[in-house]
Amino acid sequence: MVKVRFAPSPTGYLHIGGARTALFNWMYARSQGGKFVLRIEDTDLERSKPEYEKEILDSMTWLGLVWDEFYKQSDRFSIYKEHAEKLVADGKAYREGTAILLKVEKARDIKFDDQIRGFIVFNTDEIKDQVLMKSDGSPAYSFSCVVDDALMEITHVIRGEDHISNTPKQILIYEAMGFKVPKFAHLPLIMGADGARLSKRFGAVAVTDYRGEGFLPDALVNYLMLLGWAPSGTQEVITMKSAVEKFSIKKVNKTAAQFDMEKLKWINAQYIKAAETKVLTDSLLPILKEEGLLGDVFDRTWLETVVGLFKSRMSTLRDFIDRAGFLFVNDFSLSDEMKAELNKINFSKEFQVLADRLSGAAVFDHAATEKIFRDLVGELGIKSGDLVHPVRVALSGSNVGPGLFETMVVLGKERTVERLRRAF
RNA sequence: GGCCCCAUCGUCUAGCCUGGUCAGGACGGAUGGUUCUCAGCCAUCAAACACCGGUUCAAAUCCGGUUGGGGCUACCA
Repeated sequence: MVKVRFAPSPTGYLHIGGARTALFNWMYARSQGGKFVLRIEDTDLERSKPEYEKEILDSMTWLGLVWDEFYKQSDRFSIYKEHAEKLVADGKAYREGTAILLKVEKARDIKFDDQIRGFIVFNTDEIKDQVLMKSDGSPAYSFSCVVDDALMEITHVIRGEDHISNTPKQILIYEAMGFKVPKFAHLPLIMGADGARLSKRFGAVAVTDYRGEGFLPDALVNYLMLLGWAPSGTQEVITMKSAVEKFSIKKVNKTAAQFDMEKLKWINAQYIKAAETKVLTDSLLPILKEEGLLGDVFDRTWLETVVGLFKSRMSTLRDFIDRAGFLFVNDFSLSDEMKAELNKINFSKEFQVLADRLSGAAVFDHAATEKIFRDLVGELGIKSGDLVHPVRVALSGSNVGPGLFETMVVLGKERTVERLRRAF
């Protein structure tokens, strides 16, 4: 039975690269009917923090990467110690002070068949004796990793390319302990737009950053799986179920991929557009409340109409705040830029007439507002567009947005009339 | 420096294993259509096999080298 693991260190937030590694492990496990283990590698007592661990677990859950088994290395120190002692007793390792080091035999080729890259060979002349247990009694990374992978019966170690050179060292440990060596697969790294390594300088690297920006978990996962792998066919927006069916570790490519924010946004927009308005509204609620745009009491039907209006106009949830915000505030005012836009032609008089007529409307729906508007435009002998644009600016504070009459209806008669009267 | 990995449009990639299709798709870009603007939607276009050599009737595809990029080189994980 296939068993894989994702083994993050709680020394920072779960970042995009880690999430992609976790995702590929998860997809491989699911595609093979195997198990997915989450193991927290918190052997560095100095740098490991409980809040980071929580953050990682939350991010994994948010992404939908549920695990079948969970371990923490800090709970297992006695196991590592015991195995290290045994290696000393077997003459495979030796003490140096309070530390324990593995003896590495020279002039030997260590070869392994990487599931993604093919055979890779290292010579042990490049490898010095490996620290197994550090002087402070904690295990070194490679040692705890190997002991756990062996004891947890991990069959496939799928991890980042940055671990390739750790692999021969770890194979040496497997051999010394008489454990079966698992299969290895090294994923290409994810780079920033400048081709350099993804770092805090790049901008958002933590999964939580993307969550906060208003990316949908399914969209982020969909984008991440496209970095280094392509589903057969030309369909890139793909469900997790379908991706798992199509996934093959052998089809993962070897080249590092640059993270492309534009494409992520596009995919996110696809998911937003495809989402049911009801569901999308639910996702928007926390942000709206957090921004103070919505109280505990609100008109759900009205909100859903608004969401429907902006659905095709946003690529992140946060875009909704920027574009539709004018519908949620009453102390509305125009930016200097928009005031200037409005003053290009002075429609002060026309605005008042329009306001008066709209305020006298018996019903305030799309048809009614449009008729009033078009009648006025006809009387004035101008093109409708000439008046549409300034009115949109006056109502929304922006020269772009949904159709004018849709906007009027959701704004409501009162606020529409009021904003028209105060515009100049 | 040493060791290791990698190389197709600006970006993500298909094709490479099992040489022979105008090198396909997507993002982004450009143009046109729809519309009161924007978004969306529809249509069209531009855009790549890093370089050199070898094998072969034939190379993006196989082999070697060069160049370029990346990783590792910790009692950090």
